[in-house]
Amino acid sequence: MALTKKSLYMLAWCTIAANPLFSDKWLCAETWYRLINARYPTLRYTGQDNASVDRGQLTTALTTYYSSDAASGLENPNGVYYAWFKHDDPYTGKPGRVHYFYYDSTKENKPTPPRSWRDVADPYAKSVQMVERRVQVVRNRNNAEEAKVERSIRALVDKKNKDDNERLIKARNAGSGGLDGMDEDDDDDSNEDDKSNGEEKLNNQNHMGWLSSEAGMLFLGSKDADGDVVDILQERIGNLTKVLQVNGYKSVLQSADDDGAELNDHQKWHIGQKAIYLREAYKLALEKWGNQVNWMSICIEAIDRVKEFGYSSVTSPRTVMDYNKAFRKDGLFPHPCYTIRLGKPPTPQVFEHFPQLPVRIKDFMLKNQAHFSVELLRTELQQDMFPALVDECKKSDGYEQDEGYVLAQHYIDKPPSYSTVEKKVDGKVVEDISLRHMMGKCTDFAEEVSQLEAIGKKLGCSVIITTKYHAEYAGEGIEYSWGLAKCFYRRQPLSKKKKKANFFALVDQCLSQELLTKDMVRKFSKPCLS
DNA sequence: TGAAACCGAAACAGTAGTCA
DNA sequence: TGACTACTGTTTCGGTTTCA
Repeated sequence: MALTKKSLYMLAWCTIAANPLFSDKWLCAETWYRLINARYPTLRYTGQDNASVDRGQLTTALTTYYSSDAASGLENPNGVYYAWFKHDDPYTGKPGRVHYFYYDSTKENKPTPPRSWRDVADPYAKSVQMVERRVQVVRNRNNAEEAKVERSIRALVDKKNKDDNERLIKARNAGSGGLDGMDEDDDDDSNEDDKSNGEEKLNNQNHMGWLSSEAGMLFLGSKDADGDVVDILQERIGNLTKVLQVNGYKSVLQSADDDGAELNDHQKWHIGQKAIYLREAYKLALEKWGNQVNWMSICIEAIDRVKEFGYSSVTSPRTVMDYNKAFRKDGLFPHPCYTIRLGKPPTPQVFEHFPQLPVRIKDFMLKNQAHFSVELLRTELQQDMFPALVDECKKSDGYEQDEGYVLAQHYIDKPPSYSTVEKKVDGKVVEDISLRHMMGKCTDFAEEVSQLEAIGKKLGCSVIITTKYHAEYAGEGIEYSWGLAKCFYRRQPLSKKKKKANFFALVDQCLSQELLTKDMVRKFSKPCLS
C-alpha cells in the first residue's frame, strides 16, 4: 500500500518511539524531530527545502491523527499521548507553545495527565544525554519495520527528485530559469504521492542500506566515498562485462596504456577471471545485499553461479572479497607488474654515489648466472664490493666526512636485513631495520603537505586544518548549500556525469549562482546565526 | 627458484542487542 | 551504565600451489 508523506513521518516516528530509550517518557517535539533527523537523514529530502524533515507536518500528523490529549484522560489505542504548554522552549529559551509526546510501550500504562510543563520535562532536551543518545539512534539492519520505512523514504525521495527535475525543465522552458519552482508549496501532494507510489517498483536497489557508510566502505573503499553506490556498481558491471571483448581487459586495468604495460596471455586470462567472478558478485549484491544477506554469502553464491558455466579457478569467497578490495576504490584492478603499479622505484642512494656499482653487480650476476642467488650477491656486496668502495674513498683527503664513504662503511657494519613492519626486540623498535619506521622519518613524508594546503599556498593563501566536527562549524549554512548542490547533481542523468569534460561542466553548474542564488544562501545562513 | 595467487585461521575493530 | 555476546568485515600470518 502506498504511503503519504504524513503517514511515512508517522511510521518513522513509531520505529524510534519503540526504542526503550525513548518510550514511556515525555519528550518535546524538538527532541523527536532531532531523533528522526538523526535516524532517517534521507527523510529530509522529502521536505520542501531538503534542509530538514518538515516539522510542521510531523507535529500535525502526531497531534491530529495519531495521539490523544493526555489531559482528556482518554485511552489512546496507539499508546501515543500529547500535551502542550506555553513556556520557554527548552532548546531556544524563547517563550512559546511547546508540544510534548509520550509513547506507552505497554499500551496499558497511560501517563498521568500533566498539570504543568514541569510534569513533562524532557530529560534529553539540550542535554549531554541527548547528544549521547542521538548516536545510538542507528540503523537496525534486522528490523523489518525500519527497512519498510527506509524503502518508502527512498521511493518518496526518488519521486520528489523526478518532480523537481520536471519542474526545473518547465521553468527553464518558460524562461524563468533557476529553481524557483522548488519553493512551491507541495503540502497538498498526498494524492499525487498515492498515485506515484502505487506505480513505484521497489526492489533491493531502493534499500536504504545503499546510502549507508557500510555500503560506501564495502563497495567504494571509503565510508565518505562520494557518489551513488548503486549507480557506480551498475557502471562497473558494464566495464567488467567488456573484459570478455578483445583487449577489453584495458577497461578495468590500472595504467593499461602505459609504456611496457602490455600483459602476457596468462595475465590477460587472470584479469578476465577476476572480472567474471566480481561481475557476478556485484550483480548478486544489487539483487540481495542488505536484506540480511551479507557480502560473504553473496561471494559464495557468485562462485556457485560461475561454476555452472565451467569456471572453477576460485573456490573461496575470500578470494572474491579480495578482488573487490583491489578493485573497489577506482574501479580498476592493479597492474600485475609491481614497477608499473607503483611507478619507477627511486634509485638507491648508494647507486647515486657509486654509479659504477650497478655495473659491477650486473657483471657479477652474469658471471654467476648458473648458481646465482640473492644471498650470494649479498655476501659479495658485504665482503668484496663495499670494502673495495671504502678503499677507493680512503684515497681522498677528508674521506671520513664523505657521504659515499659513510654509506659504504654502513653497509659493511650493518648489512641490510630489513623488516617491513616495525621489528621489536625486548618490546623496543629496532629502528635501523624497520622500514616502516625509517619511511616515517623521511623528510619527504614528515614535511608533506596535503593537496588542499598545496593548492592554497599556490593561490597565495594559507589553509588552516581544523578539527573535524559538524559542518555547521563552517558557518554560513555551507552544508545546506552543498546539500542543495549535491541533490541537484544526483538528479542529473548518468550521461551528464560520464567523461571528464561533462563531469566538470556539471559540477560548475551545481555550484553556479544560477542554482545557489544569493537569496538562497542568505536563507541557509540564517539558522547558523541563531 | 622466486614471486604471485590462493586460502585457512586468528586477531582485531566496529556496531547492535541483552541483561543486571 | 557497563559488561558481555553476536555478527560482519578487515588485516595479518603462514602454508600450499601455480606460474614465469
